[in-house]
Amino acid sequence: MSISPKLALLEEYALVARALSAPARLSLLEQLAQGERGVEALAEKTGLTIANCSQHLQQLRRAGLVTSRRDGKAVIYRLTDAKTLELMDLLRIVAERNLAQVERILRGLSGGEDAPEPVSRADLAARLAEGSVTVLDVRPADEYAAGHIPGALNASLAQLEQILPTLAPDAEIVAYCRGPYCVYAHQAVATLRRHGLNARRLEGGLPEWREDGRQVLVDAG
Amino acid sequence: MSISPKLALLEEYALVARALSAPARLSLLEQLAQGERGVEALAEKTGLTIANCSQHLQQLRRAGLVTSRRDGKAVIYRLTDAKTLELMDLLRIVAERNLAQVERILRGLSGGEDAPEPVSRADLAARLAEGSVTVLDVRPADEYAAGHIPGALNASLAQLEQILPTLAPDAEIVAYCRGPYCVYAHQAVATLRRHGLNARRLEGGLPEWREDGRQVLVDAG
DNA sequence: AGATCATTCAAGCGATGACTTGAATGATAG
DNA sequence: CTATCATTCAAGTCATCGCTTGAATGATCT
Repeated sequence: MSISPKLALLEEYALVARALSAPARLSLLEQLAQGERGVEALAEKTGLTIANCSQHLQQLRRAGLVTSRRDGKAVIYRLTDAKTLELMDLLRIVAERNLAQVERILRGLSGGEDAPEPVSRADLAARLAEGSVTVLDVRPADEYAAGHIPGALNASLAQLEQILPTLAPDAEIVAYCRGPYCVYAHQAVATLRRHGLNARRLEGGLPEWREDGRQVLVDAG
Repeated sequence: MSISPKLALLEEYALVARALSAPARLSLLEQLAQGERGVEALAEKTGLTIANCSQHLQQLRRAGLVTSRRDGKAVIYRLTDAKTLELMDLLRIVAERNLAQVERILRGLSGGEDAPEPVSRADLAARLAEGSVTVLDVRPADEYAAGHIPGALNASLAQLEQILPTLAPDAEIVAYCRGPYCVYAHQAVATLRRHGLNARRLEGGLPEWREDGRQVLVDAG
C-alpha cells in the first residue's frame, strides 16, 4: 500500500459519498427504491440517455450502492440493501434541517404557507382498517400497477383535476408517491387543498410502506 | 424558479453528498467530531494548507454540515449537530458492508487474520466500574488532554512500544481513538496482540462515548 | 451460424473541483 | 489610528466529472 491506510479508507468512504453527489444518480436511486429495473426503463423514467444512464449505474455499483444481474439480454439493477435507503433518507434529513434553500423549495411546493403535518404510516394503516380515509396514489399508472397500498386510488397530477369531482367534499384524503424524494404528493396535496379538500401527505412513500412490512397490492399482469 | 422544484431539491441533497465526497473534508469532520476547532488547528491536524483548509470548511458550511463563530480574530468551526456524525457513520457502514477494498484495508490494519470483535461502550463502562480493564487512549497528547475516558492511559502509536513493559501480561486492554474513521486503535490493538497481550478495540471513539452521555475527564489547563 | 437487441465501452467537449500562491479583508491590540 | 494576525478571496493549473456520439460487446432467437 503506497499511501497511508487511513487515507485509503477515507478515499473509499468519499467514493460512496461521491456516488450520491449527482442529482441524476439520486434520481436513479429513487427509481430503484421502487423495485429492480432494467437500464432502459431507468433511462426512460429519469430522462437520461441510455449510455449516460448506464455510466451512472456503474458508478453506483462501484460505490456498492446497487448490484446488477443479467436477465436474458437485459441487465437488471437493484439497491444493494436497505442501508442505501437509510443513507438517502439521512442525506435528505440533514439537507432539510440545515439548508434554507430546501425549506424554500418545499414551501413553494406546498403552494404557500399552510403545510399540514404528514400522516404517519402507522396512522394511515389504522385509519385504513376502519375505512375512514381515502388514499391517493400520485404516481404513473405503471408504478401503481407494480404495487400500491390496498384501496388506493391512482391519479397522476395531470389526472387529478378530473377526479376532483368524484371526491366527497368532506373526505379525509392521504396522498403518497415514490417516497421522500418525490414531490408528486406535495403537489397533489397543494392542489387538493386549493380546492378546499382535506388532504395530507403520507410520511414516506411506497418503498417505506413496504419496508415497514405492510400490505402491498400488485395488479395482475 | 427556472428549473423544476424536483431537480432543485435533488441538487441540494447532492450538495450535501458532495461535501462528503473529498477525503480532506472527511478528515476535517473527524477532527471537528472531537470538538470545535479554529482553522489553523484544523489545518495542522489534517496536513492541509491554511487557505485550502479554509476553502474546504466553507464548502462544509455551504452544505450545512458545520457552522462557525468568531472568537476574537479566530474563526471557530464546529459540527452543526449530531446528524452530521450519523451521516458519516452511515457512510462508513455502507462502505464497510459493500466495498471489498475497505475490508481489505481493515484486515491489513489489524495485522493479519484475527481481528477480535470490538468492545461495546456499555460493556466498557461496566468493566470500568468494577476496575477489571485497562483503557488505552491512542491519540495525540493534546487531544487526550482536551478530554478522555476517566482512568485511560495515553500513548501515541510511537510511544506504545515504550509502555509495553508496564502493562500486566494478563491485563485486559481496551484501546480507543478518535472514532470509527480513526485507525490508531486498530493499529494499537494489532501491535499489542503481536506482543501477546489481550487487547481489543472500543466500538467508536471518544465522540461517540461523549454522545452516549458518559463521563469524560478534561485535564486542567 | 447469423441477425438482433440491450448494454457497455471509448473518445471528445465543456464545466467543475482540488490545490497552490499571493493579495485582500476584518477584528483586535498597542 | 496603525500594526498585526487569522482568515478569506482571487487567479491559475491540472485532474476529474457529466454528457454526447458512435462503435463494440455479449447474450438471445430464428
